Amino acid sequence: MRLEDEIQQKEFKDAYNKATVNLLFTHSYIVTKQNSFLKPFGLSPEQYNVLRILRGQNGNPITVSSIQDRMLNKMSNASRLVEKLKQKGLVIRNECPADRRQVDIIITDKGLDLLNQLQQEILNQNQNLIKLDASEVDQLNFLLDKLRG
Amino acid sequence: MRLEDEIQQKEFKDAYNKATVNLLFTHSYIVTKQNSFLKPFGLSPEQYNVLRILRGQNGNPITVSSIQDRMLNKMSNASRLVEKLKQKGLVIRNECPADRRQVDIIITDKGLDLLNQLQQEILNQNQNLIKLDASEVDQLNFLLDKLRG
DNA sequence: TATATTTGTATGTATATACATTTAATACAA
DNA sequence: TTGTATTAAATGTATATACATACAAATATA
Repeated sequence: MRLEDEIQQKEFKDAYNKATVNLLFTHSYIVTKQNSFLKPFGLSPEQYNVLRILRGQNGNPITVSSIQDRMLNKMSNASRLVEKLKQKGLVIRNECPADRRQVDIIITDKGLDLLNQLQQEILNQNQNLIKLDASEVDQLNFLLDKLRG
Repeated sequence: MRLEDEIQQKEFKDAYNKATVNLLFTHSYIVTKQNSFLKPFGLSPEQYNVLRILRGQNGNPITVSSIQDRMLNKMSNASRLVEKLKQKGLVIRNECPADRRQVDIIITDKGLDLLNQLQQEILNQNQNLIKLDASEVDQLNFLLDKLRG
């Protein structure tokens, strides 16, 4: 559905202006669905993302600042997100002996189990959410990668 | 720059999975820039968006729930955003005589002045932000509109 | 008309974002 | 070695998101 109709705006000043609004609106569309999917599992989209980063480590610890670097939202707050995950028993936190300022984070078996439980459903959901055919999705990824320069 | 390199992720399960992450990441890229642009003017991106909706009314009042419908983020809270704008003198709120549950919102001259002041800069900024040529932007808008179904 | 339901807005609470500040540990230069 | 700067993480505060609930006004219906 055309963005103009969805938000009842007659027209945009130019295509670049529409594109920024379109990205914001489409983001909201995605996150709203993700949110309602993850809610029964007690996870927010950001907490889910941090868990995925930790799983990608294959058992190796990763510091809080490295998590921050890999997060989708650079301005977010890895420290507090990790704290939430720790309270749920999904990660453990160890002081790093080599540098006592740093804190090593590892995903627990409980965290891995939860991710495995979600995995296939998430993949299915992404495909249902994005109503594009295979070549269009590739095109979208190409454009988004290029857009950011 | 490829998303995989930006967030240091080796690969995605499939292109649909990458696309959802890509949309989230690109959204953060856009909003971060928007935010730093609007901050000197004392506006958040959402407050700016509500002001634009009000300007689009050309002087006609609009209710809080109509603002909500047109907002980019449907789960946001128009009531509180309007309250913030009112505190800054950018909008006024009138009880609707025909239906005393409703509240009519109108942008003030001060609000219009602020928008005019921002207008050209925002358009320039959008074009700089989105590093695509004219036909690519059209393509992106087409894909985003189609994506949501 | 009386009662129930719906609607429009406001408010409460938890989480997240954005950014400044604090604190402790480490690195490095004088 | 001492003092200064830098770094990692945590914390404080304001705003926004997500969703539940409250409350008054309007509407439906018995």
